[in-house]
Amino acid sequence: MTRLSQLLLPTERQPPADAEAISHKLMVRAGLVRQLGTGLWTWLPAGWRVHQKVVQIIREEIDGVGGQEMLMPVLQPADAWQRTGRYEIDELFKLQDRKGADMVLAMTHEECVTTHVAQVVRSYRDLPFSLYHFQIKERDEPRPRAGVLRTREFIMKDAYTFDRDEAGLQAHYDAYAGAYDRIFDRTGLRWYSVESDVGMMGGSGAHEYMAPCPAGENEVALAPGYAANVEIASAEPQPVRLPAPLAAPESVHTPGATTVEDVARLLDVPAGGLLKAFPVVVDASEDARVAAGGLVLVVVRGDHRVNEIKLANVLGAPWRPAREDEIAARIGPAGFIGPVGHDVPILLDDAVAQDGGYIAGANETDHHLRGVRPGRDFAFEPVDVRTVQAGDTVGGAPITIEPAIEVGNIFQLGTRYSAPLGASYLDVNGKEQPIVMGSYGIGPARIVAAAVEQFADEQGIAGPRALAPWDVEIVALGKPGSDELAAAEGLYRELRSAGLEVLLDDRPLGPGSKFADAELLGCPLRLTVGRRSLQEGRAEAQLRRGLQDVEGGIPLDGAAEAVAELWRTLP
RNA sequence: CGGGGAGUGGCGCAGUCUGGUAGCGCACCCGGCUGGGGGCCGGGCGGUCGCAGGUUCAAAUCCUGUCUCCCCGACCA
Repeated sequence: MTRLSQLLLPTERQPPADAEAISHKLMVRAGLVRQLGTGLWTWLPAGWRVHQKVVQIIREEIDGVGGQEMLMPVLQPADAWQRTGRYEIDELFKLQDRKGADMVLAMTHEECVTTHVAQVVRSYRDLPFSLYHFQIKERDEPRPRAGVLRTREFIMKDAYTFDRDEAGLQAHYDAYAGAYDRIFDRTGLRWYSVESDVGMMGGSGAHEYMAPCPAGENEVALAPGYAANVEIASAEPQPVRLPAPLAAPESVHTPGATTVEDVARLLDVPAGGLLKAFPVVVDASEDARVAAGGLVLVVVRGDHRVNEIKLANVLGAPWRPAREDEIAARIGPAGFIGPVGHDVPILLDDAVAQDGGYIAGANETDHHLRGVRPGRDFAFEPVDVRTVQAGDTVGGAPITIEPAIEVGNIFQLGTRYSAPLGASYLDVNGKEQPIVMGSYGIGPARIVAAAVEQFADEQGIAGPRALAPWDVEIVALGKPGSDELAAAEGLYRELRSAGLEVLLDDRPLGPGSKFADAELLGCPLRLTVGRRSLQEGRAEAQLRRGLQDVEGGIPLDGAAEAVAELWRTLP
């Protein structure tokens, strides 16, 4: 249905009162989506067209690297989830069928696809291959937000690769990375890929594809040739002017000064001249540094923050902040603790200079030590556990940090799922081997929202042509039955038969309303058929991006060729 | 889960403090005018005031409970 008079396109003059994000406001105002409940969204006809455009781009490129499209169910038996340990995840929707059997609503499809592959694959001759589908994911998110950006139910393209070994996985991973590059280029989005945390899923490598925009939930550290999620980013710290260490640490009276800011002000030193002590309790770990588990003192520069994900990766085990009584028993009074004079293992962040004289807690109420030198005054293991800051450098260039939406990820799973679910094969020697897997996700809805965020202007959506609901919107001016309307109808038919996707605004409204709606919806090319140019046998043309008028418009005679020509120049 | 805010026609809001039988703009319907940037005139339709209970002669308004939604944080395999 591409006559506006008959299309369900409920545009709104005002955004929903509770909307904050640009994409939330505009996608609702433009009539693309409607909310049903928290994190639950309906795609209206125009919005669904956009979503499907993204889906088709993805499909073509994944097919291009040998992915085989299929479809797996959302409602699944709980069994496989119990075996992989993911049944315990809070975000997983759990339910029972009428017989009382435990079921789940899938949040991804590793369990399902691996179960099938385990049944089907016998020999190394059956490998490698890759499978994918577009399917709804259900996640009981603690906090859905920003319209379609973070929802409880959404469609994901999730692909899975199955290989004999790490080398095969790497080849698949590289092929998918190439497909992803082409996908995101084709969408017209501004994007980049970053190294990302492999998280509790383990595995050997992961990248996230990020679309920078103000509503993004992730922070990305960027420098020339460098892009990483702040969760795992590393960089050279900004230098701090430090006094030389004293011959021996010297106690100073610092009454009531329990924070870095207090101490820095009191002693008139920069915050970076302090050592910040962060005591944590670690589960038993394979890491030799904390083999026994228990209390560990993490020490970073006073102006830095401990990065909890980097710390977890260093520790190789779950951890929690230590309680005050645990701290008091082994180190000293909370607020005045430091690395000197106790036997708690110390992890010292690399940003701490080892030749400086630092201020550190004295492990005594109302006292700090001055002139502390790492290595001499306390033993430590060097680690990289701080969160990078804007202005730190990578290869000499300062980094910037910007918010971004994660629109896709690729992940080397290894045997995380094949092992517990028994997906194995017999190798050339007749020996049983676990299948090596990768997983690859893309959220089409996030791509749509990111495009709206990145390219919106005062009038509405101005996204890339690849993501427009229609290629061209024709605004027909004039009364019902007028020459203008008849000419617009003719233009509409001609462009359609030339293979263009065309929306015709044939509603009996004033021009202002039609122009406003057209700009809100954001078709990349708008043709206006009105009295002004009709007498010259032309239609006016305006490019949505930048609201640029096309000089002279286009001729009605030969319109299809003219539009096709124009189309090639659009962003 | 912690903190903050909000539920009154399709959308945006006022009314709540100080109880007295629901109002404004837009949208919508009818008629007319208008026809290049959300136009004008006239006439209309539409609301269990989130829900439940309580106080009262009387509740959108006061009290209790509950549900829903939004924002910040925690979380995010």
